[in-house]
Amino acid sequence: MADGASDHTQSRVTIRTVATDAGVSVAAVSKVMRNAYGVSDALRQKVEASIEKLGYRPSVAARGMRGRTFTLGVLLVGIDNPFLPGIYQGIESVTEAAGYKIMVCVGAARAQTEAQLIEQMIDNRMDGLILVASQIAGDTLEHYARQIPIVVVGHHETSAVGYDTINNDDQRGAARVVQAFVDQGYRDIAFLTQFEPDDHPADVSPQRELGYLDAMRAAGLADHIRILRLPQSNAPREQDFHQLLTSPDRPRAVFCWSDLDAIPLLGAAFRLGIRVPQDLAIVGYDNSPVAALPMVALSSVDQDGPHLGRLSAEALFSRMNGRKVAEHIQIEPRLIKRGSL
Amino acid sequence: MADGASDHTQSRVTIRTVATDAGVSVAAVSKVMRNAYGVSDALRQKVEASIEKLGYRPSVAARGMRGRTFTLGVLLVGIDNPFLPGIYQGIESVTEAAGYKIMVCVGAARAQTEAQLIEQMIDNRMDGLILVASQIAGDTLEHYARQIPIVVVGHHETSAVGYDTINNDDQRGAARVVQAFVDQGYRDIAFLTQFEPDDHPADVSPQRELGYLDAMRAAGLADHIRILRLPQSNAPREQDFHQLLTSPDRPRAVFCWSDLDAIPLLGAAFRLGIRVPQDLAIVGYDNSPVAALPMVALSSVDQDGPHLGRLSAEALFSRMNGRKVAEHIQIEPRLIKRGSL
DNA sequence: ATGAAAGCGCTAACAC
DNA sequence: GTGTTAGCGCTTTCAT
Repeated sequence: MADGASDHTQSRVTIRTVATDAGVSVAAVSKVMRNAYGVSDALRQKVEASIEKLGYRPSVAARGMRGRTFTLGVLLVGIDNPFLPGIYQGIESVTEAAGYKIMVCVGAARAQTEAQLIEQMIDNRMDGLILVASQIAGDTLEHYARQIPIVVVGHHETSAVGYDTINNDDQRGAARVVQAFVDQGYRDIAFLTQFEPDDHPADVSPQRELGYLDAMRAAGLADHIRILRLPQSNAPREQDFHQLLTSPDRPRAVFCWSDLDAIPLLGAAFRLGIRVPQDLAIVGYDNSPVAALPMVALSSVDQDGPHLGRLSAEALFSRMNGRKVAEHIQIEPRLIKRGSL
Repeated sequence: MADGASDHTQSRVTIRTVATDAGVSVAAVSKVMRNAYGVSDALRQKVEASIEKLGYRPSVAARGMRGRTFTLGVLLVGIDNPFLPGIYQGIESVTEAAGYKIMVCVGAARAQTEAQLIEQMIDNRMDGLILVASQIAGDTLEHYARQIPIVVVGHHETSAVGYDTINNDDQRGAARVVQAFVDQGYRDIAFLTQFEPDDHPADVSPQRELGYLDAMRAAGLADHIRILRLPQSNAPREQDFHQLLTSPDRPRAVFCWSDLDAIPLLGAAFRLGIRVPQDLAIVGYDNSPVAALPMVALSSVDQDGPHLGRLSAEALFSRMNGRKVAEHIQIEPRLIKRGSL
């Protein structure tokens, strides 16, 4: 497949073309472009005029072979996760101001695929990487972090030494939810997830689970602890929810690890005529736009994605600037109360 | 900002390392990697063993300087558009099978930003580009198409000669909606959009507008034609919707150019206690996952994103293989009826 | 069938 | 302050 036989032979304007046109050396052009030290105004003007005239753009690929590409790589877990747009926007706001470009790779929440994508970004000579909600194990990340500056968002590897982590405090967020339930008089509060804490202890869901467990115990509700663990899947799980909601020991309140499951659960309840919150209270996590729709009105924990994004981009820059000691930042989540609780 | 002072000096395994290890020439390794003609089995085995042993990965950047990068660029309008995940998945399913990688750039639905991103992908030496719902004008695209193979999805430049376009038949989709309304006895059917057909005639919304107009006329409802044109914006427009819904001449039925506006409109109606469809019927476009939620139940036109994605990737490959004549494919949209109509 | 060598477009030492 | 030049890691003739 794909022999590349096409003739996209429009001869490219290179640094040499510019140098010739401006009547200067290649090095001079390079220096002007990088704002390097030691260029006279006269020379700079000539070069800039030629660049403008010829519509010259440096080849990122060629740049990557010697110096920097001024391009950052962002790895996203998937493309349809409500958690991502805010983060991306936050990242972009600071990278754009710094004159850096972003290239995105879309993972599939599978560690091996994600590792390949990281390698791909390294092979593309990105200057640094931001991994959002990656599932890759900590030691694998340490390995890559020796090759390229890395910041991780949405993954709690707090003992990481080679890269930074930026998170909302998922345990605290979970505790807030439990507290809110308790304040309303609920006792029969279940936690719904699709992750095994033993498999990926650093993932957000196990962290929220931990926060849930602690908060339940602290509230004297240890006897009411109940984890609903669904099989991990991206497919719609109407079956699972239907079964859960029609079971005789249906919980009175459910805290879902993410809106990703909370919203379909709410849908299933709606379909079954189960009133929310009179018959069943539900709280999610991520405060996705759908949660705010009046006919959904799902209470949910807000992570402030744009803030996380900005922090991670800033951390990456400071790391690229030479910081060696790892930073592990947590910000405060906020529970947004709506009709479902 | 960012001096790159860090010492990510882990000396990379290059093609030379492999050649030395395997006791062969650099050229030999290169040939093995590209499955080029003229390598003995013995040599191939030695090289492959060394590659495996050393964990060698070719540098995409370096490759890009002479040959191909085996990387395709995908430009997405935004990151929170329900239209995109399906398309992306479709693209990926065929590119992955062909051994190509994908890098994504996220635009902001502004022509200039998008042009910059296209240039960035060219500068990164992608082998080909798929532009999804880009707003760039046709002649600008022709310009870029001379530099790199391009396929456009979600933009109707049917007279384009240098690149391909893949779309669902937006006019037909709109006609289907009008027909469905008429079949139910509606006559007072408005079209809601936020685009000026004169500005971007090739965009999907003006196409849907056209389909709406034709279908209304064909149904003898020319007198009932009514275009609700909102100011273009990504911000939530509760104000606009509130005003529209409380106005004395509120339409009886609204066909929204996209679920992006249909869903918030539905939300505003819900908040105002306007019953759907008894007081107001609504149909959207794109059949986003939210539309399928039982408490939303928005009727919407489905484009079959995965199919569009597959077609566009296939078109790109065939173009990369040397096809010169442009292809303009349209597939049939399908109206999914739910409670809102 | 295999290897030597000439670039690809740039950056960064170093010389002038 | 400006130019020369040696690579960066590959691909690709062209000898052998």
